[in-house]
Amino acid sequence: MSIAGDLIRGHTDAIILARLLRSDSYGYEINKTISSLSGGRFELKEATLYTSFKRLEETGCIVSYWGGSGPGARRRYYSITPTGRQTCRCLLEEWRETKDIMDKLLETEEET
Amino acid sequence: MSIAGDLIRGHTDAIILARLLRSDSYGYEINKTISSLSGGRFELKEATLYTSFKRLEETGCIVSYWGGSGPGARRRYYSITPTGRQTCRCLLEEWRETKDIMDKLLETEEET
DNA sequence: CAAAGTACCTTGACAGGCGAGGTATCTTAT
DNA sequence: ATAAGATACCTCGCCTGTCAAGGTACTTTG
Repeated sequence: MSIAGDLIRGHTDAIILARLLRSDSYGYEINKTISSLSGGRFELKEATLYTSFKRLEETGCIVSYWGGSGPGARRRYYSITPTGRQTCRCLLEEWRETKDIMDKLLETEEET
Repeated sequence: MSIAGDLIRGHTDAIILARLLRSDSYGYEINKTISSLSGGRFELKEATLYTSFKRLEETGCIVSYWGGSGPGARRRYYSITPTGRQTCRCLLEEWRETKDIMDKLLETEEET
């Protein structure tokens, strides 16, 4: 079973920043990575991905530059900025909070 | 810090069904319960709540009936149906999946 | 009687996700 | 040569869920 985008909605930016925190990368690759990390259960649609890039660039969380092409077409690489690191930290914390709250709200009673 | 609704987006129905799985309830009460269970960190807006009720009723997950008023205005109670129980089970499973995937995607590397 | 709490509901705007469509480059097989 | 397929980027417009704002109505309390 795969996961609908709406369940992830609002966390897209966090996912991308978390990826860029590890190393610079470009759209196509980030997409593949996400797909593979999730075991094929989740995949960011391209339109969503580029929307997010634009948003993150506008808010100064990432910067981009055209990089070596390798095999295939030219690539636009993205790099996380100090602002982006800060934002990422916040978003990760928010995710922890979200999890915590959701788990409490979804508790039915099968647990002790 | 409180959690924005957009981070929960897509899980609203699950939250409500999980509440109704415990016992019949009505809008106002469910809202209070959610707010208190989350320690005041999250609260469903009324408009969102009633939108969800409508959706769930249309899909046969819940049924409603006018119940005893108690103190205050008349109340519309909601009751979960067998379909709703089934749906709830699916949504809980989806939440577990979502958590699992998100945790993998957000991993930076500060862990061992 | 007025105010505050309980309780319900609708409308319209907004934002993010995404289907569909488009461009350009490079490799490989025919 | 050329066609196909992978790599790689981007935009437009629709859809759906959230929510601010506004409204109704009843009950209790000061």
